Parts: sequence; structure tokens; C-alpha cells
Amino acid sequence: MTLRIYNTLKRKKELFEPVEDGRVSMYVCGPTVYDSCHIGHARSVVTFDVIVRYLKAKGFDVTYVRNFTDVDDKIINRADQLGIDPLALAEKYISEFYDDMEVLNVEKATIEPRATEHIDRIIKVIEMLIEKGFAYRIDNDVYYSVELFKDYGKLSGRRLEDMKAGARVDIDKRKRNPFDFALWKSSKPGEPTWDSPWGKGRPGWHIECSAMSTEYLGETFDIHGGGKDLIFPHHENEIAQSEAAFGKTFVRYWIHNGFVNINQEKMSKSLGNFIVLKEIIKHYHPEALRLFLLSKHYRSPVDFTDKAMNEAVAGLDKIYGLLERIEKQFGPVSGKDKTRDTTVFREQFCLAMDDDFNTALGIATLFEVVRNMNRLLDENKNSFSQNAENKVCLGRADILKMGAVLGILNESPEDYFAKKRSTGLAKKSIDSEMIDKMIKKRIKARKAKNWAMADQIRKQLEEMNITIEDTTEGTIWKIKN
RNA sequence: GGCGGCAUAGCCAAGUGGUAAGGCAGCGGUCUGCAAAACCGCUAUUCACCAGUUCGAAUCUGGUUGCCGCCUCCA
Repeated sequence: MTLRIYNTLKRKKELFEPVEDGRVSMYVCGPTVYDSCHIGHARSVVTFDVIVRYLKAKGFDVTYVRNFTDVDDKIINRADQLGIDPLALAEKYISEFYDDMEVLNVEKATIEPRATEHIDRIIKVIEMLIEKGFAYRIDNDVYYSVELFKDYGKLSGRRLEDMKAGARVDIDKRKRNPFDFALWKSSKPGEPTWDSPWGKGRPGWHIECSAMSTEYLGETFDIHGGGKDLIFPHHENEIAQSEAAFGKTFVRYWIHNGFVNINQEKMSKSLGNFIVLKEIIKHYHPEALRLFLLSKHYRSPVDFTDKAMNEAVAGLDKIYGLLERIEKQFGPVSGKDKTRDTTVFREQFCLAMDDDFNTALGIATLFEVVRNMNRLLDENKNSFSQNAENKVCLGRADILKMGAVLGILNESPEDYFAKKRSTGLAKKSIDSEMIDKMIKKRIKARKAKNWAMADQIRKQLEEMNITIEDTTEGTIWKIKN
């Protein structure tokens, strides 16, 4: 099975061939830690989480590096406003980031380096750039000279001449070219600072990624990812720095995820429509968010709306509903199930994922299996042949394998529905004991064939957003939404 | 001004040369005391529009229209 990846650098899908057989080295730009994670971060993080999970599922030995930018203008400004230490601010948001990732069921990266812990390496790379003539010093700052890097613009597909025309960049007369960017910035009093050959200062934004990625992954590595917005200037500058410093191809495959819109509007601070991850999680199950994000291709824009999220919830309910049905019939997943040869996973899901991580198509496969298993359960209501049981358990194994790559279906069906019930009740401040009482009363009424009373109780529950299901094993209730 | 993307059913969304996946919603049916859940069936002769290439196009080419993103910190 061959994996094809859309490479931003080539603007087309390419066969994926890692530098080293069986191993993948991958770097993704992590957050600048000056504020809480929003849904845009969530999309990026989930996209690359799934990519890593899939690469591992394919048997690759993956080294995944995701950094923290923990010193930067934005951090310093925010800390200034709050009157606290910039590094303490960074620390706070790093810890918040970890909390968010845990909730989102995002696996930890192999290495999670911070800029402030790699100042020596950063200085070393800057020195190399100065030595090779790509960087120049102005007072106590160091700049990169974009005109000297002949391939400048190859990732973003723009030329320096074109950009000059409509450029809205600040004119710093000291710079040789307006697009020259800072490698090292001298620090003002009170800012975080490190000693360097150019005096006290701190690294520019782009250099840390060149320094840290190559330190852990080598001077040429396989995959570099991030949001589309990073293509220019950040990733363009990373290429310029790294290829100038090391004289080698920096990255073989560039992967960029699309944006999240909110109700068809670009999410931005000026519009005030930022949605913080914590807020979403209050209303929706994290797995519903993942399912929503992954139901569209990672490169396309995706529109976050309550309607779309409710559809994702409905889909997730459907899958967990089936898992619950299977568990009631055949018990929880056994060790034997885990070693089953899951052909649908292997032949359909992986085929979809091999085509530039087409999760939307993969999810379609998942739902097909769900429907097929529900049908089998319906058809064999009374007596299950060994063959039918095998098929259903195989189907479940397929579903769970797909879920594992997508990072969903991580809970037991009981827990999933129990959690859903309790948060649903809490939202409306309803007491579950009262519901149990009403249901008991209704069961009695039904036994007495007092349908009028039974239906009235059901109607009352309906008004409380609770749905009754009279199954062969008894009456159960669910929160509608 | 420069660069790039997108347009598929009521909605969301896959599909990049071989005759339209999947989800949500809706309608009809099976099941049920009635429901719910689940399943079955129906819902795009057609993929923004026009022209072209081809035995064959949603898919390729040219043009038109509309929407969006980037070029400034941004996932």
C-alpha cells in the first residue's frame, strides 16, 4: 500500500518515500503560548495527530516533534498588559495546552521542545548564517537577507519582486530588503534575555523552528506541517534559514491544514468570533469535535456551526449505539477481537487514508460498517449462529481500529452514554432519580396495559428532552441532545 | 496590484477520464400497544454557466459568473 501526500512545495500529491525506510521524521509548528487554544489550534493539532496515528498504524517508526514558542513579541506584550513575567505566562499556557490536548485525546509528540531551552543551538545556527553571508548585523540585531537566498519564495509561490508592489510591510530603513526578517532581536529592559555574540537579546520567531527541527530530526527530514497561514512567511523563512545554513534540502513533504470559519466568517480577533476550545467542550463531546473536524478533508476550509456539531453528535451517538448493542449481545471486546484480521480497515479505510489522509472517505467506510452490523443484529434477533457472531465481532474490531486512527471511540459505550446523560441532566438541572421514578411508574402502567398513562409519562419526559426506548432488555432513556 | 483555492441533493460532504460514497434532515415501510432506536426503500439522468478535447467528462482544456483565502501577528 502506497501513501500519497499533497506536498505544498510541489502543489501536487506525491508518493511518500521517507528518507529512511520504515521511519518517519516529522515536525509540526506548535502554539505560541500567550492565550488559550481555540478551535483553529484544535484543527491543526487533530489533523497532525491523525496523520501520526495513521503513519504508526501503517508500521512506520515515527519521530514526531512539536514545539512550543515560549518567547515572542505576543507573549511579551500580553505579559506586559497583565503585569506578569512573560516566561510565567508561557508556562501557564503550556500547562493549559496539555490539559486541552488530553481532553481532545491528542497523543503526545515524541519530543516537545521549547524555544527558550534551545538558545545555544539557535545562536549556533545564526552564527552559521552570518559566516556564510546570509545574515547581517545591524546594531545588536541580526537579520536574514532574503535576496541572497535564490530559492526564496519557492514554498509560497511568490517572488520578491511581485510582493514589493503591494507590500504592506513596515519600512525599516536599516534593512536591506523590506522582507528581511530578524534572526536575533536585542532586548529592551524587562524583556526575557539571553547572552549572545550580538549582546543581550532573544531569538526571532522563525529561527527556533530551524534550530530545533534539525537538532532532533537531522538537516533533511520527511514531513513538516502547520496551518496554511504559516506558509508565508514562517515556513518560507524556515526553508531560507535551514537550506542556507546546512546547504541541504530542508524538508521533503510540506503539509498544511485549512482554516476553521465560524458561521461562514473568518475567525479573527477583530471580529470577536474566536471560539476557545474549553468553551466548545462544555457543550459537545470532544470526540464529536474530532468527528466534525475530520469529516472534511484537512486542506479544505471547514465551517464551525452548532448545526454541524449536532450532526457530528448524532453520528457519534449512532456509532456508540451500535457498540453498546454489540456489547450487550456478546460482551466487551476481548483479546481475541484485537488480533482479528480486520479486512475492511485494511482494504477500505487504509485505501482512503493512503490518498492524502482522506478522513472524510474513511469515515464513510466506518458508517457503512456500522449499518451492516446493525443489520446483522436485526436479522439475527433471536438466534445467533457462530458465523453471525464472528461477523459482528469482526465488524466491531474494524470499527474500533478505524476509531483508533481517528482518535475517537476511546470510551466504553456505557461511559459514553452515562457521561452524556449526566451532562445533559446537569445542563437542565434535572434529577436522575426523578426520571427513574417516572420510568418505574410507566413500566407499571404498561404492565397494566394502561397505555394512556404510559404515554403521558413519556410525553412528560419528552418535554424534559429525554427519549424513551422500550427494548427487549427493558426500558432505557437517553438525552436527546 | 500579485499569488492561490473553491462551486456536487434541503444541508454537510467524498469522488480528478468509465457512468454520482457517506452523514444529517425529510417522506414511505418493517418492528412496536403506540413510540423510540435499528433496518429497508425513496429523495442529484446530474455535478455554477458556456464552448472544446474524447468512444466516454463532475473529473481534462479555454472562457464566463459567483464565493473565499494569502500577500501584516495568526492554526
